[in-house]
Amino acid sequence: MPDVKHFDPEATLDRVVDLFWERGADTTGIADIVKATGLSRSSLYATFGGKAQLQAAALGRYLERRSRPVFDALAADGRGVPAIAAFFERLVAARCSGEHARWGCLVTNTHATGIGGLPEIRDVLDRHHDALRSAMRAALEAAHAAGRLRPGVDVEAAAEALALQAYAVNLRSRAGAEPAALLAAVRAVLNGFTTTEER
Amino acid sequence: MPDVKHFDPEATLDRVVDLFWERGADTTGIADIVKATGLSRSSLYATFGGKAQLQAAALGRYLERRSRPVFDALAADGRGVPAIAAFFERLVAARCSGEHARWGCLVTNTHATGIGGLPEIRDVLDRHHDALRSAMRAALEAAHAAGRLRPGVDVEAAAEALALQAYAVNLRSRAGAEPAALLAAVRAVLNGFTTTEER
DNA sequence: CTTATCTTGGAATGACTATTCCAAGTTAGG
DNA sequence: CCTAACTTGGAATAGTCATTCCAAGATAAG
Repeated sequence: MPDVKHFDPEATLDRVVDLFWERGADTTGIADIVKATGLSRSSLYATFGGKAQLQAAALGRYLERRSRPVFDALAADGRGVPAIAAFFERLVAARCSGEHARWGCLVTNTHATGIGGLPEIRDVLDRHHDALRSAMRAALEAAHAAGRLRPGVDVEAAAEALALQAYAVNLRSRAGAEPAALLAAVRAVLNGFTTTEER
Repeated sequence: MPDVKHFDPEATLDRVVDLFWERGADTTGIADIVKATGLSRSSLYATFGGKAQLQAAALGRYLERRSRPVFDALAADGRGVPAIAAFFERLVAARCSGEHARWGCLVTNTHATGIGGLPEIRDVLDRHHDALRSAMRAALEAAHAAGRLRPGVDVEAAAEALALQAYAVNLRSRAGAEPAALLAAVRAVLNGFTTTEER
């Protein structure tokens, strides 16, 4: 008997992700969302419940659609060192040029901003960090299996360090950092963990 | 003939720094500042000019009073590797415990938030990065002079990498990161750059 | 003490904030 | 067709935002 939704909630969430990603959730008003999505306040509140829940939903969707696939690809890539290098090369390229240049990463940005919000937001931050660090650990273990890991390297600590480098790349790219400088820094860290059997 | 100010502008700015640092500039209203500093809107606007200029002034003061002294101490410390290790140990401690625990770094937070503001804000971000990276470079050169640098390490890239690690420590500490995990990551990066002649 | 010049408190402003509510419209099963 | 259950547009609300303005008070030089 009921009526059915006249719009696609997931497509709407994608547009909200873009708004929060580029401008930040705090500086984006409901009016901006209404204008960008084309639907009305009533439908927004009926579907998502309010701005706080909308922010949590958008952040979760960003993690699942933007971050998770890349992390999974890194974890599944058996090459080890080249996989990590490729991850960072694509990261720097995506952060400094193209459609989302200088937007940074929504999850990274939320660290500085959305900590005081819903507890679900902090949960997404934790899940993001676990996924990123686990992917780095898997890649480092593949590097170890290939004999490319320097003796004495703590895999867990190195995985955390590489994850931290990714956060910093996301952050500094927003301020206009040079891609070459970011890449050189990341390569230096990676070189410190590995032996140079390639090239 | 003129009247003189009935309050200390620098002390006021210190309180504003704390507000912006803990809660963020976007989520802090003029009313909050009035309440925290005790002075009136009129005096605020007459002295600082508005919220945007107030944010730029607070950010600049944070850089000069909080960041710069630590960077200068690192650059002047001739010990090399131990100086870098001590810098990060104190950083992690300050970010995870004590008076400003879990506040992160105002400059780091501003990367994710205040890029769209006054151009002076971006200037402070650049000055901060230059000062941090230069201090790291000086410390790495001291390490090189002491024979502690692994052969083939690019000092400039390593300095950038250590600066990036500091940003990430600041960021992740806001989300409740474990001090031990942050320290282990930083030590792993530093170990990758250096030889273990100590202890 | 007078006076010019600044500071200060408080009220007032208008534009925006998120959120709620309701009547009108739309859908699909009976 | 009819009706129950939902969606939707738009108006309305109460609060907060940064900012401005003005009269009253304070200060120090002459």
